[in-house]
Amino acid sequence: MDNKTVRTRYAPSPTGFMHVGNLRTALYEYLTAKSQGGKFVLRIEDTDRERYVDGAVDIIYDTLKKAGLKHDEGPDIGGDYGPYVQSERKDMYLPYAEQLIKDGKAYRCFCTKERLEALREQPEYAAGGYDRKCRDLPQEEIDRLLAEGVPYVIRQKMPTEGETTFVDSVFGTITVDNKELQDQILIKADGYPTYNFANVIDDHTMGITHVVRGCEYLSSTPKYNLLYEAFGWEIPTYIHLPLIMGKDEDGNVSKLSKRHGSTGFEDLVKEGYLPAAIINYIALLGWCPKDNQEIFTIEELEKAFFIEGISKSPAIFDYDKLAWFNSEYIKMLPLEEFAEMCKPYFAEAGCGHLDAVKLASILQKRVSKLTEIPAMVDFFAKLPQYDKELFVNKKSKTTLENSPEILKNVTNALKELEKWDFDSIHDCFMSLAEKYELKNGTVMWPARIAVSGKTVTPGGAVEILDILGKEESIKRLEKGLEMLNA
RNA sequence: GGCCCGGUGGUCAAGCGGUUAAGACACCGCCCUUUCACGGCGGUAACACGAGUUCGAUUCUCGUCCGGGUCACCA
Repeated sequence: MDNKTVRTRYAPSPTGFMHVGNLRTALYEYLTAKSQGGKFVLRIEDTDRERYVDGAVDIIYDTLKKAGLKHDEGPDIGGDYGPYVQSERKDMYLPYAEQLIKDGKAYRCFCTKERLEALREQPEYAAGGYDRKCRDLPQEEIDRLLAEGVPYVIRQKMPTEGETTFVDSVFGTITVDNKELQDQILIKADGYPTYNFANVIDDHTMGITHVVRGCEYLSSTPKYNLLYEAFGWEIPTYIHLPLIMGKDEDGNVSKLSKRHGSTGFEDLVKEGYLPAAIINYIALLGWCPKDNQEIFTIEELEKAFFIEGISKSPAIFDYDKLAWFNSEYIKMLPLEEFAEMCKPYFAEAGCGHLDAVKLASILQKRVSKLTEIPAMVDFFAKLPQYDKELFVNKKSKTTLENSPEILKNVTNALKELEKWDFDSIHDCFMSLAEKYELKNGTVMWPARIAVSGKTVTPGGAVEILDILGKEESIKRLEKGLEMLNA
């Protein structure tokens, strides 16, 4: 039926911060387009010059790139519907608004901000709203005010009766009483369009077919539609997304914000989450595939995505689940790549001199966030102070009585080793266990404690000894022995 | 407050009139094991409430309650 190319757009404001909610919207916009062979457009909405942050646009490009959301058109790559930066389109909007005035669908409003604020005093307008004072100003009054140069805004004339109905792909049919609709401002006193107005004009002139956005826009959608209708334009397909919520310590739920933890894409990356894991997680936050698959590459998402799978209820952002995705992605990484990723964290822990690949290999199955790494490997850099009680372990059958003997034998045997690598060290321990008829754990435990000073370590005694090197290992083993004999 | 939307385990969620109400995270237990982790196996835990409609409601309708969103010369 409708075989027009699907076009979606991501229209962020360059505020320097990419909230995961926004990212998720971008993702779904991308997927809506790509799952139907469409185009994904990037448009920068920078009409609010007060909030403009230098370099923010680069953050947007960078985030999209890291997230794997490649746009087909945008300020940086061009396209047939440019310009893609709103400030460069600012002259486009006023003529449309004036057309509406001509058609009797909009009007100039000369009310001052002060008057509007005073209006709030009245209970009827306490929660906002405008009394439409200028809606039916006589023409001569308008001419006089214009001649005097009184600043004005342009407002849309909303119908005062009847109702407006629209269909949302996620929420279904929604009807709103027209009485609820305000005469919204289209053009501000400074000549710039409001967000809502610019949005409609841009979406239409850029050929956007599917508007994907957070459901905080659900209640303003009728206003958008009235605008489309006023111009006689085709209304796009709406896809409103459920909100992402956060939960605080008291169990209170609200829109995800800083007080719930990191909410910016960059913050999460800094915290040690992989971009692919973040994307995978948020893809599933509000959407469910037909077959319950959980791990998705972006290409797989493009194939699997379908609009009916989007859920209506808000979702709470769960850092635990994100961490699980992250650990899955870490485990899938080629070891060398993971080792490269670890290097800054190794350096932070003072382990820069050690074999990064070996270190990484013992961490890969144990790390869920990259930032956990320093605390996991710090003992390699410096043997921590520890209590000799650590040598006691019931399961390994080690006590303060048998540990000195075992440790002495282990140390002596290791000293004799000519080749210092995993296999040699491993065999050495094994033959010792056999010789003295002890469980493997009984010979391993004291050694691991002595070289690490910790009951819990990534990797076992053999791995740690191997990474530490012979000299340092023997030094630590002897120190442990000394402590036990003291 | 008006309007709009939502309500399946702690969390994400399948379900679309008849099911032992999936699965994943988290949690607990067992196995594996050189500590931890990984892996394997198992377990605890849910249809907000009340009326209808129906032979039968988690599924449909209404009400209540709870939660969220929105009412800017911000985007």
